[in-house]
Amino acid sequence: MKKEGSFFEDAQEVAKLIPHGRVSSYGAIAKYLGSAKSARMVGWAMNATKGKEMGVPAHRVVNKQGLLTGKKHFGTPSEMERLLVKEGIEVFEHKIVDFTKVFWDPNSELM
DNA sequence: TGGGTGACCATAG
DNA sequence: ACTATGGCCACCC
Repeated sequence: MKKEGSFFEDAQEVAKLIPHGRVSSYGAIAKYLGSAKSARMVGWAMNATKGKEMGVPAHRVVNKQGLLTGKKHFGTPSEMERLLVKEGIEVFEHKIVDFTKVFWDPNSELM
Protein backbone atom coordinates (compact mmCIF):
# COMPACT_ATOMS: atom_id res chain seq x y z
CA MET A 1 0.00 0.00 0.00
CA LYS A 2 0.89 3.60 -0.23
CA LYS A 3 2.81 5.03 2.64
CA GLU A 4 1.82 8.47 3.73
CA GLY A 5 4.44 8.60 6.35
CA SER A 6 2.25 9.22 9.34
CA PHE A 7 -0.54 7.45 11.14
CA PHE A 8 -2.51 10.61 11.00
CA GLU A 9 -2.68 10.91 7.23
CA ASP A 10 -2.75 7.18 6.72
CA ALA A 11 -5.66 6.73 9.07
CA GLN A 12 -7.59 9.29 7.07
CA GLU A 13 -6.74 7.47 3.86
CA VAL A 14 -8.01 4.16 5.21
CA ALA A 15 -11.15 5.83 6.49
CA LYS A 16 -11.85 7.07 2.99
CA LEU A 17 -11.39 3.55 1.69
CA ILE A 18 -14.20 2.24 3.85
CA PRO A 19 -16.95 1.01 1.48
CA HIS A 20 -20.41 2.49 1.61
CA GLY A 21 -22.63 0.69 4.07
CA ARG A 22 -19.67 -0.68 5.95
CA VAL A 23 -17.89 0.28 9.15
CA SER A 24 -14.45 -0.22 10.63
CA SER A 25 -12.82 0.01 14.00
CA TYR A 26 -10.01 2.16 15.34
CA GLY A 27 -8.02 -0.90 16.34
CA ALA A 28 -8.36 -2.51 12.91
CA ILE A 29 -7.16 0.61 11.15
CA ALA A 30 -4.38 1.08 13.65
CA LYS A 31 -3.33 -2.49 13.16
CA TYR A 32 -3.37 -2.03 9.43
CA LEU A 33 -1.07 0.92 9.90
CA GLY A 34 1.23 -1.31 11.86
CA SER A 35 0.45 -0.50 15.46
CA ALA A 36 -2.57 -2.05 17.07
CA LYS A 37 -1.82 -0.12 20.21
CA SER A 38 -2.11 3.23 18.52
CA ALA A 39 -5.87 2.97 18.05
CA ARG A 40 -6.26 6.19 20.03
CA MET A 41 -4.36 8.11 17.42
CA VAL A 42 -6.79 6.95 14.76
CA GLY A 43 -9.58 8.66 16.63
CA TRP A 44 -7.44 11.72 16.86
CA ALA A 45 -6.91 11.64 13.13
CA MET A 46 -10.66 11.49 12.62
CA ASN A 47 -10.99 14.53 14.81
CA ALA A 48 -8.53 16.33 12.59
CA THR A 49 -10.41 15.37 9.45
CA LYS A 50 -13.48 16.94 10.95
CA GLY A 51 -11.93 20.36 10.61
CA LYS A 52 -10.10 19.38 7.47
CA GLU A 53 -12.31 17.85 4.83
CA MET A 54 -15.69 16.19 4.90
CA GLY A 55 -14.41 13.53 2.51
CA VAL A 56 -13.46 11.31 5.40
CA PRO A 57 -16.36 9.19 6.65
CA ALA A 58 -15.41 9.33 10.30
CA HIS A 59 -18.90 8.15 11.14
CA ARG A 60 -17.99 4.79 9.64
CA VAL A 61 -15.27 4.38 12.22
CA VAL A 62 -16.32 3.02 15.58
CA ASN A 63 -14.73 1.10 18.42
CA LYS A 64 -14.36 -2.66 18.63
CA GLN A 65 -17.66 -2.89 20.42
CA GLY A 66 -19.47 -1.34 17.50
CA LEU A 67 -20.32 1.54 19.78
CA LEU A 68 -20.42 5.05 18.37
CA THR A 69 -18.01 6.41 20.92
CA GLY A 70 -16.98 9.31 18.73
CA LYS A 71 -20.45 10.58 18.00
CA LYS A 72 -19.95 13.23 20.64
CA HIS A 73 -17.15 14.72 18.62
CA PHE A 74 -19.33 15.34 15.63
CA GLY A 75 -21.20 18.58 15.22
CA THR A 76 -24.17 16.85 16.70
CA PRO A 77 -24.17 13.35 18.28
CA SER A 78 -27.19 12.37 16.25
CA GLU A 79 -25.31 13.07 13.05
CA MET A 80 -23.10 10.01 13.32
CA GLU A 81 -25.75 7.36 13.79
CA ARG A 82 -28.02 9.17 11.39
CA LEU A 83 -25.41 8.87 8.66
CA LEU A 84 -24.89 5.20 9.45
CA VAL A 85 -28.60 4.43 9.33
CA LYS A 86 -28.85 6.41 6.14
CA GLU A 87 -26.28 4.10 4.58
CA GLY A 88 -28.28 1.06 5.58
CA ILE A 89 -26.48 0.30 8.80
CA GLU A 90 -28.74 -0.54 11.69
CA VAL A 91 -27.93 1.40 14.81
CA PHE A 92 -29.55 0.87 18.17
CA GLU A 93 -28.74 2.98 21.20
CA HIS A 94 -25.55 4.34 19.66
CA LYS A 95 -24.49 0.78 18.89
CA ILE A 96 -24.21 -0.85 15.47
CA VAL A 97 -26.48 -3.85 14.97
CA ASP A 98 -24.82 -6.85 13.32
CA PHE A 99 -21.56 -5.05 13.70
CA THR A 100 -19.65 -8.15 12.62
CA LYS A 101 -21.61 -8.23 9.36
CA VAL A 102 -20.94 -4.65 8.39
CA PHE A 103 -17.46 -4.70 9.83
CA TRP A 104 -14.86 -3.87 7.22
CA ASP A 105 -11.38 -4.98 8.11
CA PRO A 106 -8.63 -3.30 6.03
CA ASN A 107 -6.34 -6.17 6.95
CA SER A 108 -8.64 -8.67 5.25
CA GLU A 109 -10.63 -6.73 2.67
CA LEU A 110 -8.10 -4.15 1.58
CA MET A 111 -4.84 -5.80 2.50
C1' DT B 1 11.42 21.45 26.31
C1' DG B 2 8.32 18.57 28.81
C1' DG B 3 4.23 16.69 30.12
C1' DG B 4 -0.64 15.87 29.74
C1' DT B 5 -4.30 14.19 26.90
C1' DG B 6 -7.06 11.78 23.48
C1' DA B 7 -13.20 9.11 19.39
C1' DC B 8 -8.82 2.67 21.88
C1' DC B 9 -7.26 -2.06 22.90
C1' DA B 10 -5.17 -5.66 25.53
C1' DT B 11 -3.37 -7.69 29.62
C1' DA B 12 -3.01 -8.29 34.52
C1' DG B 13 -4.70 -8.19 39.37
C1' DA C 1 -16.81 -9.85 36.10
C1' DC C 2 -14.76 -5.37 37.05
C1' DT C 3 -11.01 -2.08 37.69
C1' DA C 4 -6.42 -0.56 36.95
C1' DT C 5 -2.57 0.23 34.09
C1' DG C 6 0.50 0.09 30.06
C1' DG C 7 1.24 1.20 25.31
C1' DC C 8 1.28 3.72 21.28
C1' DC C 9 1.75 8.45 18.21
C1' DA C 10 0.61 13.06 17.45
C1' DC C 11 -0.97 17.52 19.08
C1' DC C 12 -1.54 21.44 22.39
C1' DC C 13 -0.15 24.34 26.36
